[in-house]
Amino acid sequence: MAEGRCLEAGERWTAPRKRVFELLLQAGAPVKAYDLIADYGHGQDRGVAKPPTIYRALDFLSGMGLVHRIPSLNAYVACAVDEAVHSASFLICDCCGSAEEFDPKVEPVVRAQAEHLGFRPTAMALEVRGLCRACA
Amino acid sequence: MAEGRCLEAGERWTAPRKRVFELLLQAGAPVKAYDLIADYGHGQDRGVAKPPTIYRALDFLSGMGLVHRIPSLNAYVACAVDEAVHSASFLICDCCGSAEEFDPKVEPVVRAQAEHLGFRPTAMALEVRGLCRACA
DNA sequence: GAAGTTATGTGATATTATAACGTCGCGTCA
DNA sequence: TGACGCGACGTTATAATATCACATAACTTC
Ligand SMILES: [Zn+2]
Ligand SMILES: [Zn+2]
Ligand SMILES: [Zn+2]
Ligand SMILES: [Zn+2]
Repeated sequence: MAEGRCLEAGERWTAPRKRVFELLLQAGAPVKAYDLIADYGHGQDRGVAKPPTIYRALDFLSGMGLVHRIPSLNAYVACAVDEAVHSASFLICDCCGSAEEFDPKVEPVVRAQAEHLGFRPTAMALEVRGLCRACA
Repeated sequence: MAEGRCLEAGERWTAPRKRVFELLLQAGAPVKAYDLIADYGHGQDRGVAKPPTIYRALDFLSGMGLVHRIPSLNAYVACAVDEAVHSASFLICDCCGSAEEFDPKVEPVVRAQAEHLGFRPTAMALEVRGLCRACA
């Protein structure tokens, strides 16, 4: 679980981190930062959140591998797998906006290609655009 | 050449399109939209350009396959190959900011994986982060 | 050259993200 | 316990990126 992984790493599981992660889990889809800001205080006695609060939480969660940023959407999504921090790949539906995390199993090949070109890879991100099963 | 490809397609090779493409070619590296805006008028008698001018040119050039957007950098780069519109992959150096277009040769595999999951792909983008040969 | 279409110019505004700085909470150690 | 140090948070402001809306200009076709 997220909190455990966080505490094991000696990091604090604070209210904003918890709340942002919770919102992303509930959404089960990519969410924009300003939607998180808007939804942050809905329900309970939580106060409002301003941009730095959300962006700091997102940075932290990304660093922990609990959340991925999808650059082409300017959106953030809870990680779908229980793994250490990893490079994520997504199938992004242009119709409904869903983003399914999947493993294309090409990392070793790509890494080899890159190194053959004199490049030393540290991470990679693959985004496949198209139509999901439901929208096709 | 870019102009030819454009005219063959029945599109106009206008001043903003030409100038923006020229700037990207000269840079030979990813350039941010607002840097294009700033540089647009440098030299000659060209006037100034405002955001819509640059973004429209970038949209057009992307559509023609002459320019790629690199989402994780919010930057744009002239295409390095003479091919019809295609999905581009980049080796992006975190040190010097260079972005080399390369062909990882994994498109068919990824496409098959995606389709096996019920997804119908239309395009894909791969970004590999790391250190280029010069910076390693 | 008049009409229809496409592209551009311009001002305003929307969206996304970060800077700067003070305060709070928590762990540490005298 | 209480002073300190450090990391996280709250708040205001602003930077950086991108789009809307509408008027004007250029090109195409007839
Ligand atoms: Zn993941
Ligand atoms: Zn869909
Ligand atoms: Zn290309
Ligand atoms: Zn480099």
